[in-house]
Parts: sequence; structure tokens; C-alpha cells
Amino acid sequence: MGTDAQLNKGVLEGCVLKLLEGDFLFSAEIVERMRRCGFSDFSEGTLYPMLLRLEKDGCFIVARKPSPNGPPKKYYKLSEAGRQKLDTFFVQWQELSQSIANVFSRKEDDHA
Amino acid sequence: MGTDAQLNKGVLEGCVLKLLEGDFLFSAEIVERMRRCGFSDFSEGTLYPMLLRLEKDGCFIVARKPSPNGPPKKYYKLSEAGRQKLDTFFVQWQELSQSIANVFSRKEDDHA
DNA sequence: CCTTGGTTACTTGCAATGCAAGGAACTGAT
DNA sequence: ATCAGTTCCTTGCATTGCAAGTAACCAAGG
Repeated sequence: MGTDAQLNKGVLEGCVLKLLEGDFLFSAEIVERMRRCGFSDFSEGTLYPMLLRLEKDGCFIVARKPSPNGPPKKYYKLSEAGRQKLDTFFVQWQELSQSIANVFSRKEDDHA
Repeated sequence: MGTDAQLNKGVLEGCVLKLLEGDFLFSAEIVERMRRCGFSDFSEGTLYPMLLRLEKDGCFIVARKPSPNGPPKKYYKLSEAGRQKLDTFFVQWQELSQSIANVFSRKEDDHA
């Protein structure tokens, strides 16, 4: 793993969920959008295990469509469970951001 | 681990570094400040391995002082290497925040 | 054919960190 | 001596990121 990026833990999943909130996307599209948003090293080695995990947890509606160039593409979109997971992520992300802001501004907050 | 908190990965370390930027603190003080800033479940089981790791990497100036109640307390403060690690963390944190903001606002950024 | 190359999907295995749980050393008080 | 409180450390598991490798499917060329 890059020397840094324990920081990505959990975050990548949250972002992929967000990307699949509205549209059906397949792997290459997800990778490209993640990269364009700033996750420039985001790779399929990260994506596929994540998709399988989330699919197993019922987070997706999945549609297979034949491809002219290879095996059928798997398109993903959030299910209701997926949306809930996204909502949970977003709340936790906001709490985390606030806590870090507290630490870095030397304010104390008392519980959060 | 809590079902959520892969999100904390890397973040807790960055925050502890920040707390030790100015003052000498020992374990219980670090735990309390982290909790007050919003990391309400922050525990010694997390802290001690982290301190040892960072100490081994030369991130600290360490001072032992006798305690009236038990074994000598270990006080920690950032070394120059520690400060550099903190700076690196802060930059990475900002980049990460920006990327997430991009994903959640559906803006694309092109590289970052 | 059948090989090559591109596309899409998946698997395996390792590294890093959080954290629960338990243990060890030291103190003063009962 | 024992006990409780304090302070420190160790062990082991779970999760996730990611590199690397595998496999299935297709089209086009030799």
C-alpha cells in the first residue's frame, strides 16, 4: 500500500456508493470517475473486491449487458440498502471531519 | 472493529501527532483530548501501539517522569521528524477532503 | 483454424492499522 | 501481604487497500 493511504480506508467505498447513487455504471466507468475526482491511483484491484463485498451485502441492483469486446459487463446501481449505507457513510464522514477540525483548531467539543 | 470505523485509519495517528505538536503529554492526557475533540471511543489499545510505532520512527522526544501513583509516566512531544509527518498528513487530509467533496458534488476535477 | 491482443471480470495474498483483551510493573492504603 | 488504582505494554483478530496474477469472452489476421 502507498506509504500514506490508510487514509483511504472506508472512504473509497463511500465514494463508489455515491457514484452509483443515480446511474448504472460498470467497472471502467467507476474507475474513471474516481480518478477524475482526485483518486488518481484508484484501481481495479481495489474496485472488484469492493463490488463483490457490497453486492453480497445487498447494496446493489445489478444488470449484465453483453459487450461487443469481451465478457458481459456488470452494471451496478444502489439498492435501498445501498442508499442507507451511503447515508451512514456521509454522516460518519461529517462527524470525522468535524473531529479533525476540532483537533487542528485546538477547540474541544465535548462528545460528538 | 466497530462496523464503521475503517474511516479512522490513518486519521487517528494524524490527530495524535497534532496534539503533541506543542506540549509534552502522556497517555491519559492524549486519550482525554482525543475524546473531547469527538473521538469518543478512542482507547489505549489504539494509542499504545501507535506511540511505540511513532517513537520507533523517531517522531518523538520522550521524557519519563516519576508518578506518585504508579510506574513512571512517559511524556511525548514531536521531534522534527514528527513535525514533518504531521505536515504530510495534513496535506494528504486536505487532498482527500477535496476529492470527497468532488465526488459528493458531482464535480470532476481532473487530477489532484 | 488458432493465435494474438484487447476487454471485462475475478482471485490470491500481503501490509497497515484499529481495537479488544489481557498482562505486568509500580504505588499507597488497608 | 493484600488490594486497588495507575501506567505501560503485548497479542491477536478484523477490515480494507492494492499489486499481481488468472480466466473468460470477442474480433481480426496469419
